[in-house]
Amino acid sequence: MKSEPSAYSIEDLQKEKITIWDGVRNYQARNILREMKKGDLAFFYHSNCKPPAIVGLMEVVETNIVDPTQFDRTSDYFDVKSTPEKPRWHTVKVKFKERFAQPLPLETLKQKFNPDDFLVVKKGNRLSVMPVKNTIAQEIFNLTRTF
DNA sequence: GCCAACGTTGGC
DNA sequence: GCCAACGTTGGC
Repeated sequence: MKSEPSAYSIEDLQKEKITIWDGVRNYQARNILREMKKGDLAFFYHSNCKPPAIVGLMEVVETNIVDPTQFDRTSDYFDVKSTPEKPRWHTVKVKFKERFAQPLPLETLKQKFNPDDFLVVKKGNRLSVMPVKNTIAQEIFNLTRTF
């Protein structure tokens, strides 16, 4: 799950402990959020920064949450076409698990993984939420340990 | 349903 | 700041 650290960082989550992952306004990403199960683990990825990197780990603690920002006129994520009866945007609540002592930069991920196996390293992929294969996740854990 | 124009993301 | 690669919008 990506976030620009200037907007919301792993440090913010570490302080806050739990947050609603709001503001996702892309249908494909939303669909992935909708499929998430309680107890699922998720990597926190810092995007649009130097260097872009996987910086930590989170756990999904609540699913199928109606993103409240879609009804908030003062929010950047306000959606005029969304109604409480028919909300367009759902998301999850995540809990801080771990902040990696050594973040895994995108450059390293590109060296280690094939774009066909891991969407993060695929050129042009702008999805802010994407699935990670179990085998890839395991290798990422190994990398954070050996770094 | 097509597609041009426009907006956004995000690495570099 | 640039720009490739998307996604979305809206006229037709």
